[in-house]
Amino acid sequence: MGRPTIDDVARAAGVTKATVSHAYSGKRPISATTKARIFAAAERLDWVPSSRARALAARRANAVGVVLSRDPAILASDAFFPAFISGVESVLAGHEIALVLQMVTGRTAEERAYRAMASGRADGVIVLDLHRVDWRVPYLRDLRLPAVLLGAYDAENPFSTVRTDDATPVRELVAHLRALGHTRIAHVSGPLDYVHSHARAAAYVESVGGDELLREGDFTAGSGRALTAELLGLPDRPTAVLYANDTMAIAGYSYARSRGLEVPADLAVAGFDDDHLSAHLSPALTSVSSDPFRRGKVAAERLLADLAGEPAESVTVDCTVLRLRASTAGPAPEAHPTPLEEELS
Amino acid sequence: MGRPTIDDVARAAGVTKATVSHAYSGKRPISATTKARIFAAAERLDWVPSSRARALAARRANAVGVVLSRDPAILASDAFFPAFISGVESVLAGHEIALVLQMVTGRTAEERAYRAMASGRADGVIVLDLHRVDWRVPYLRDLRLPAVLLGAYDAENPFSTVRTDDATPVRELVAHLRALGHTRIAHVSGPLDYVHSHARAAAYVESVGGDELLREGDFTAGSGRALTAELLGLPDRPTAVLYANDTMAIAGYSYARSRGLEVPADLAVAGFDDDHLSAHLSPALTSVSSDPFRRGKVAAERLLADLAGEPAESVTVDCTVLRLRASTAGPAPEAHPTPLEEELS
DNA sequence: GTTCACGGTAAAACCGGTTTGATGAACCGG
DNA sequence: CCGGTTCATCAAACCGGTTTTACCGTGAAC
Repeated sequence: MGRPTIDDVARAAGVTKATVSHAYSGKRPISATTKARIFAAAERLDWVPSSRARALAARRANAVGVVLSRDPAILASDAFFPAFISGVESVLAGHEIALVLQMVTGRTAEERAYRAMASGRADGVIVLDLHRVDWRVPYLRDLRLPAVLLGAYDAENPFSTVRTDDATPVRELVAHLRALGHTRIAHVSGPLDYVHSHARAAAYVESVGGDELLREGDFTAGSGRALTAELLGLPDRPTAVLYANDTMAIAGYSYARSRGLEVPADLAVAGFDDDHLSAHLSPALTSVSSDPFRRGKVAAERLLADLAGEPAESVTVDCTVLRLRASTAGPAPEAHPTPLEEELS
Repeated sequence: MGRPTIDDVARAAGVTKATVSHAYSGKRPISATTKARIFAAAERLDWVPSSRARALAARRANAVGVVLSRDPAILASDAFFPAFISGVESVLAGHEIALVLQMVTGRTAEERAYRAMASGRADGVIVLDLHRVDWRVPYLRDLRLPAVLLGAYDAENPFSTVRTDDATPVRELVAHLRALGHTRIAHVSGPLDYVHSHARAAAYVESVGGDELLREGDFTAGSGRALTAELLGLPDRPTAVLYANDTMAIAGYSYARSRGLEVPADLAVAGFDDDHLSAHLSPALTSVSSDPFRRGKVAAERLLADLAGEPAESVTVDCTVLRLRASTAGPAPEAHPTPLEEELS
């Protein structure tokens, strides 16, 4: 009737199910002839062991989880996520481990999702979009759910972390713009309670020596546009803007253009994360590629190591590459042109 | 020590575990007072039922699967997937159902992945990137694994399908270009053994009345570029090109520009799938938005309906919207300019 | 005043594997 | 030739729930 079970195989091979189990797991020696009989029977019956039963008995799901609390709309326009997941899967695939994904909105739903993971859906999780003070860290500790954190988490915690140096590329970008003659360099950041946004913003502030031209965005095109408008409306407007992602950068430079500014002649623009289309825009967008695929790989490897019993460890992935393109080419504008002729828009 | 089990709760409430189970499932009436005692005990012990045990006993994983056989590199530069998954999750989240993702390369790995799903990881799967003759359809039938197919599958099959009308937007695009005066309209398709690529290409061939200017690409920027080069090298080159996705379209129009052509003045360009950056390119790219979020939603709802025992059904999602933008604006070029001055590149 | 239906709970079987303890046969040194 | 290993296998317990069966007490029906 239904799918064959281990008992069917055992019966067909003339042994008990314990022997079948051992033949596959190798945890007890089984004679070659018996093994052959068992494998033949399994083959003939087309037996696939029930992953449900296996998970219960072995107390392990053979799956790792990712809980995403992003707004679906933002996720859909994000270059990071699919590449990151690809990297994770590239590691898991070789171990017959599956990826369990849950997308939630709201703290309650997120807690529920993590409890579900801890209740046996997954053996461990990868935590993205870490906040500077993140409730999930103590929460996961209390759940005793193995986890790998993506991004530096300073406070005491028992988890492995996968860090990336976000500061260096920002410093390099600022240096690059300075070399071109820019003195008024602005930054439109992501939400500053994210560790990565904060790290980038901090490196920016340190590089330019102040936060006068720092504006906090939220990674959406809308905020990129609005904050660009605000910056360009300043009496002494910036001649260059660094955005925390490409979506905001593109929204920003579209807006600047709509007000009659040329990129990069009147305004230099740089993004972050190097969306796959950014190189094809015109002018092509300077950005920082951060190899999310590789970070996904490293995070998955680290989690598997944790699950194998190795002690937690913090690894740093050196994966950011500055992609200098046309949007920051050429010398800085001479002086700051008179405030925009807004009536011309 | 470990997490509390249903037995611990039962003991604390002074009942048997069967009663606890029934109190939650409601499959047997339990008096209000007993229920209250059970819930209080569960709360106090912080009991979360083991999803592993539940899956085994109830013969259902409370999860649905998606197996992706795309090359990770392609996936990472694809606008469709994250939005589609968001749509799927938006439905699953409300039912406490998880999404199990497996990315594989190669038929063997893909079969293994589906067998894993069938062995209890998932209660059903959503099948993407359907081929015109797809081995997965009979394979899944043999596995008796509930599935929803995304895209029209003509051959006899027992599954629900979620269709989209790909032909109409193509016809509209061709009509639009014709109205602008274009007579030489080319199409760079996706692999023609995919049902959706084929449907688009077929609609194109029907509209323009021939396949002289049809070229088969593979959705990558590289193929977009190469096939554009080929088309522009023709003695009587096209004045407009329809691409099967935005990535190829952008690669194509970058290439055309590098050869000194203006878009849209010398070459009109249209994409497909409406990447979130396409509207921000300059000129903005005409494309066909196909609302992958909504298709994900519908596919998930359909699968849940199948799992609930409803008979398989084929639903059509009407979700394509033509986004006419600058890349196809203006009249067609007068005549076909002399073959490109290749020496100028 | 028995009979019957039914609400409420206990007891036990079951889901399909893994793991552990026991057993018998072969092997081995003294 | 005997006690002690080692090897191969069986039998049973176990993982933590769900589901089925059985049983008891009570109020309604006859």
